[in-house]
Amino acid sequence: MNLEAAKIKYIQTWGSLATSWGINKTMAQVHALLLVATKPMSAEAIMETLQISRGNVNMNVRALIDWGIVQKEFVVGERKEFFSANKDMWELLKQITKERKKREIEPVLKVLAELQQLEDTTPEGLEFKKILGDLSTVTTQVNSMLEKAIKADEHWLLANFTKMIKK
Amino acid sequence: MNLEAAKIKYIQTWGSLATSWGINKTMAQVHALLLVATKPMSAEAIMETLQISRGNVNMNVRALIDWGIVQKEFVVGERKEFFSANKDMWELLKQITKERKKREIEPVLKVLAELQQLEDTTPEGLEFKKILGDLSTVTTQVNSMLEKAIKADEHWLLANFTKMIKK
DNA sequence: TTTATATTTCAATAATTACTGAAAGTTTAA
DNA sequence: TTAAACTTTCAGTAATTATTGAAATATAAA
Repeated sequence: MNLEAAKIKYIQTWGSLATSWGINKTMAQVHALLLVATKPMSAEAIMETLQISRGNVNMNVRALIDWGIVQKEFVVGERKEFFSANKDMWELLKQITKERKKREIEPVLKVLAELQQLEDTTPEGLEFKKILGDLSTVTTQVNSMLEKAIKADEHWLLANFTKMIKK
Repeated sequence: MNLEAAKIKYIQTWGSLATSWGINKTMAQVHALLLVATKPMSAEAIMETLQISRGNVNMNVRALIDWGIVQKEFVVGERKEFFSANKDMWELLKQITKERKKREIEPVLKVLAELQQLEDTTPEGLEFKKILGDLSTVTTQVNSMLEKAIKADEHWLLANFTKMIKK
């Protein structure tokens, strides 16, 4: 396999992983492309490389910027915008974790807490609240752990992993 | 809000969370329903409660069984099958983690390792391999951590979280 | 057996989600 | 200003994914 073929396979693989985690394929592919690009790319270049439309590139690049994992770059002597991805994978993991936590986990915790307010003392009502409580507990724990990971420094994961292994 | 309304809202919430994590809505709703059911439910009952077709119930219940988070139950004097969900949330988290790790993370690691084999010593080739290596490292660390979580006992998450806080 | 009950499968269809491309909007240089 | 270069938006359409419902298959009681 040559370099070009390898890059294509890598972009495809990343795209399909994303799909199974609820991220759209193109968004993941654009990100994958920027990750291995040796220099910032224009919308034009992304369009050509991935064979997708201008609108699609624009929307997905904006989404990636919203997620905080792609930046605009200004290139001297060029009017158009260029984009690049941060190559620090640990930062990437943290950023994705942070966004998904905020967008998805926290709203669910809010609903669970709200439902817990239910005043119903029948056995069935109590059992339901018990389940809600258990769901909240596990979700909160996961949430707290992610929170910690987001705030941690580069070596946190490795360090803690070592600790856990020793245990 | 009464108990019924609360249950409905909880089932909806769970379904929409699932959607954003790449799990189909009905599958999550069926699971949510079985979690709060006070006794095992038949396909018939699930159909009526969630207002979905027989085929849909069958396919999603089978998927839940495949995931190891729902079981068949035999009810004396009844010919039809009944289904129930394990109410231990920690077990649920572990089971989901285990399945997704196996189905999604491990195949990606395999492709990354395969692509690393690329023989290309141009600067661009080396940079590409560097990125693949970084992706593998982070993915492997996450994978190992999940592995540990899967094998751990009920208090692992909390215990480790405490350790981390102390740090 | 035969019949009734229950489960599974899957082609057709519906619902959802993603993408295109052209028009409208912006920005910069002349 | 005006015009060219570039970006954004979004209605229409395409692609994907989920669901239905009825026929086929399986299972158990009569």
